[in-house]
Amino acid sequence: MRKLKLTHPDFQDLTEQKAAKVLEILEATQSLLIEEGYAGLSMRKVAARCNMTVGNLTYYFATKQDLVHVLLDVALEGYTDDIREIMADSSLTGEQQLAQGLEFIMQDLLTRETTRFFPELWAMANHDPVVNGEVQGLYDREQGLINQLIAKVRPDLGADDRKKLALYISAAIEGHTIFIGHDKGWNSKSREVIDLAVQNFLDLVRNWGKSA
Amino acid sequence: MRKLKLTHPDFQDLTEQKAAKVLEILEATQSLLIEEGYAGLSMRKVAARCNMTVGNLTYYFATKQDLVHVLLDVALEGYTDDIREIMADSSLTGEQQLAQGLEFIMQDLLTRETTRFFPELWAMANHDPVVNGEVQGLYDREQGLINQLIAKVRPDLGADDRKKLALYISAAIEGHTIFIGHDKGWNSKSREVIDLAVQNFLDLVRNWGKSA
DNA sequence: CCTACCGATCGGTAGG
DNA sequence: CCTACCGATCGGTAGG
Repeated sequence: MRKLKLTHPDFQDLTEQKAAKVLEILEATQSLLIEEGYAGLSMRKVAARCNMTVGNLTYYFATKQDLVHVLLDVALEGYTDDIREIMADSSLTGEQQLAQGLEFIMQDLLTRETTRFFPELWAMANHDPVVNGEVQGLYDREQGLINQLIAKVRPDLGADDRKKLALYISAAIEGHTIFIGHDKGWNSKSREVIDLAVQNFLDLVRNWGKSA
Repeated sequence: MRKLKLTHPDFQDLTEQKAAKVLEILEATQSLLIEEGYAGLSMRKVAARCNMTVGNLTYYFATKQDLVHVLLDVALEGYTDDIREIMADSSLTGEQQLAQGLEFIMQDLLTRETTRFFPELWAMANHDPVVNGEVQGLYDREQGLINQLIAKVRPDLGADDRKKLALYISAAIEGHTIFIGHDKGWNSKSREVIDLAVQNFLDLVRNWGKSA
């Protein structure tokens, strides 16, 4: 996961001071979410981490929900930007771009931040429609990128086939978070499993719809 | 997910009345976890659902942590029992057993209960070592079953290869929870995606380590 | 941006 | 001494 950046138009009107404070609050919120989970997240803990009073924090973010929604908006937008950069290396073939992009996503889920942040999002999405929409938006963008690269490797495939393949690959990758992620039991095998997974994804894309 | 059953030896000494009460408490806890998530789970809500006082609830389970740990112990043990039954149909070939077992696990994650319960577990596992151990135990058992069926289809493979394949398949399956699960955006495509996934798993197991 | 609060609810325990 | 509970309340914290 990259550092948070306030690129969204909503934040362009803020004074520099206020934008810095907003960023500090969002970073504190994200690290609390990573360390203690949503169940352990409170306005008071965020305020304390920023050396603020609760009253002051609510001046920036009226409710706990607002704070979380804005954090996800900022964090998840940046997340696909990273993938987009990796996948856009024009010195590589389409197949290499696909392999490198999928490898990047899998490497990222080994980090402590991602291993802890994303399961929290998945759980929150089941109980908060706004979070659900933000998470779904993230994966729509991720699958859109994978879809484009599949089209380069397999220009013969229709849109439906590409969408299905991108969905499968995206789901298969994300599932590894809970197995080979940071502090997980199978983390020591991450190198081998990532190789197996990426190889499998490439074979699948290359051979989909062709008779063996 | 199956209904909860108190088969564990710890519960064999209880009177019938007390065992029924324990089961009622565990069921209430599970449905609250599914409906509101761990952040919305409280001893008071569990007690209210069982028409009990909080004082009485703590007679059965001293702390909220105890309650959650016992619930997971009971629920997750039953979960692999179901998979074991499906995979043990002796009228089928090894390949058919594998296909049917994987299909069963994927169909199960379309249900509201599983779609909501498991992401909650994954998030809790990141913040509670006991939960982490229980979740890891579940997937060890699941991958053990998949491993056995891989061995039937590919008796030539070594233990390491089988383990790696079982881990990949298990991770790829679980990842679909957040995409094609109940109330998720891609749920309408679940039939096609499950077919693609199971087909991919079978191809992978059949062809692993063989030159194309 | 702070002080001083609110209604309610939290997990857990008291004596009987 | 054990079981299965009760009404009431503990010290603190929740979002606002």
